[in-house]
Amino acid sequence: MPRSQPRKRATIREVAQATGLSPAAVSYALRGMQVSEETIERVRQAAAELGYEADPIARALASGRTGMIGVLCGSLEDLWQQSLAVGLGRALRDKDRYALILDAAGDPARERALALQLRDQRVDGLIVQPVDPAAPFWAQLADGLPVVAIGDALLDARTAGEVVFDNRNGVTLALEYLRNKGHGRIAVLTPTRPSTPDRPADVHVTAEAERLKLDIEVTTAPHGLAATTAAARELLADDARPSAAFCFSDSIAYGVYAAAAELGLSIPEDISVMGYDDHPMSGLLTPGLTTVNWDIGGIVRAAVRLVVAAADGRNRRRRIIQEPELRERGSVADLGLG
Amino acid sequence: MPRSQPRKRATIREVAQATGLSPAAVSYALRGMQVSEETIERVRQAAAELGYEADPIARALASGRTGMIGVLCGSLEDLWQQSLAVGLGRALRDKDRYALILDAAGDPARERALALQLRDQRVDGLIVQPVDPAAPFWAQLADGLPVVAIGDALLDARTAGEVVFDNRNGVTLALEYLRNKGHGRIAVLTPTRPSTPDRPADVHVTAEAERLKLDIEVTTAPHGLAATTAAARELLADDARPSAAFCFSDSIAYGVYAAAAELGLSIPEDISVMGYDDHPMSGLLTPGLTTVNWDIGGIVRAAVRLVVAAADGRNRRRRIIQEPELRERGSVADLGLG
DNA sequence: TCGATTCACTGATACGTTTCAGTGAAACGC
DNA sequence: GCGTTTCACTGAAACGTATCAGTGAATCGA
Repeated sequence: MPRSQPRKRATIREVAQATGLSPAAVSYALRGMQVSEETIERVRQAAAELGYEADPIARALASGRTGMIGVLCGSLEDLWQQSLAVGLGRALRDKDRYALILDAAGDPARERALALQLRDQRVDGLIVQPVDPAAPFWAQLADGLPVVAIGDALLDARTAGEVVFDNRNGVTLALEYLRNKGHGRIAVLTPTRPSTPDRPADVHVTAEAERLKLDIEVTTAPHGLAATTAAARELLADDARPSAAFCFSDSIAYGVYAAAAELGLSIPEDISVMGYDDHPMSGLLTPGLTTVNWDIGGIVRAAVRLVVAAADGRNRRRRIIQEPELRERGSVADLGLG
Repeated sequence: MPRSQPRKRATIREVAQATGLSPAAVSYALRGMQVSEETIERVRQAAAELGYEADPIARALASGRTGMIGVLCGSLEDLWQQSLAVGLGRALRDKDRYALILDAAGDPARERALALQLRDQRVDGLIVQPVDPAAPFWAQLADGLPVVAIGDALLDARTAGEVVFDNRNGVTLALEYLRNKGHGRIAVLTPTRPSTPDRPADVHVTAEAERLKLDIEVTTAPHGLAATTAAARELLADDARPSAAFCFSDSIAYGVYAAAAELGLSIPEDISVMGYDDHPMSGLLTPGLTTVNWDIGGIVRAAVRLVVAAADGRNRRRRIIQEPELRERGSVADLGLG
């Protein structure tokens, strides 16, 4: 069935013809450069009449700028990261950019492949929440493309800006809270990660645990609620389980809630749970999930501001540190003075 | 700071030069058309050596195809729709397409503007979960661009395919269940909608309520958890409140849970709640949310298959009907025979 | 009054591919 | 052995814009 032909769009040449100007003049006029007010108005008029709209593809080819910003998420299985991606998409749209949102799914190899594809796709900038901030390709990528990192700073890469979480402080907040509630042996559930031994956040956990003389036991949890639940089930089924679980994202904590429900364990009586992120759903659970809150709105605004500035050639190259806040709800039992 | 120059990419001309062929031959060879196996191999080799990668912008300008599919969501405040968007993004990536995900935020005017922008952006196809399926511009848009609708069919538009929810059945499932549990007066919470009086799903609610002799009371809930909670608070604060609330999405039901918690009401003793969608979190609440489940994986697969086929010129123009399933959990009280 | 500057605009080229209309040679049918 | 196909490839023309290097006229300063 021959689709009724795509209805030829008007080109800049037709507008030029209609106004008696050269295509170059029209191009300038529509962008408000180098032409008289009167001409601008005349061109606008003609463009509107012809229904002319500059072709973004041709514009991109000629100018080298696509108006698209790549957003490479660590793992979109994670609900908090979903919120972040949605927020970034909206904020970028408000700045007349399109967000190309991709999901590394926690896999460093995939992250690398997608980042390079995004560059080949000619995005004007890249916002990334790195799975593997130590990967060497970041340096090469960031030199030639404005890259803004969220979460962890990119090691050795000259980024266009960074919105870094003070994970040291976040971890301290969480672990001190647990210790003050009398928890001495703690299970730490962290998302599956590349085997970079020095991943910043993980380092802080070990360091803080040592400082606070806590006995921690790190378990790696695959992505997705089902997988997380399975990992948590294994942990909780053990009668000699720790008294508390510190989950490195609220989504992981949800898996613990699910596993606890399955096993007939109650929170916080049988197991205390602490999250990290503060997703809107965390307040709705019973009991509410005590967690470490990051200001998602502030993160979005900062990242977008940085990447847009860099894409426009106004480079600021700033590092913005995000400070966490403890959200106390009811998922951690008070064991009395430990 | 002059960013080290963007490191000129190799062009097709350089590959042509290296192989002693014409650019045209290289173009054909890289797409495996009209050239000998031997030449293809030779070109591949040279391209790899030069690190050549076809420029998507130039390709799009010449061929008229961008490889991008627009995804226009009704409201990304809704968690289920977030899952849907994430799923669509992943499935499209698996088919070597980029998803341009946009959020109409429940606003028909915004929906219209974004849909047109997506067309101007030259996407190869559009997947839309329409806010206003009756809007007249769909017809004009769908004629010239493959459009696949999810949820409600686009009225009067020649779409490239449709994945339609059997809302009639879904509503029947929910309302019959409530009636069988003895609920006669029911609050219906539906997302803010354009004032199309004949929105399909809403029509079914009225019709089914009539058939089942239920007394319903429709409230419109703005988007977002906070707004939904506020709307629910108002509803629940009334001592003469209905015995059950039927929410037209799980996200709205979450607002009812939040409001109930605030007011010290317990579910389902003080108020029964029924959802619609089945988001993963619904099973984690206390009590679990009884809801109507739609197979999100099937929806994603169907929509992507349809839009990709249409974008490739293989038009099937199919309408796929999704059937719902009741997920009984604990949020509806059994009032005994009504 | 004259050279310099600014202003408003033009012509041509570049961007990097795809694709159409060939083209010469080889293969084929009879 | 001759006309016809097929094959593998070429040359050139799009695709629709941005931008560089002018150009003639008007304005300016002294």
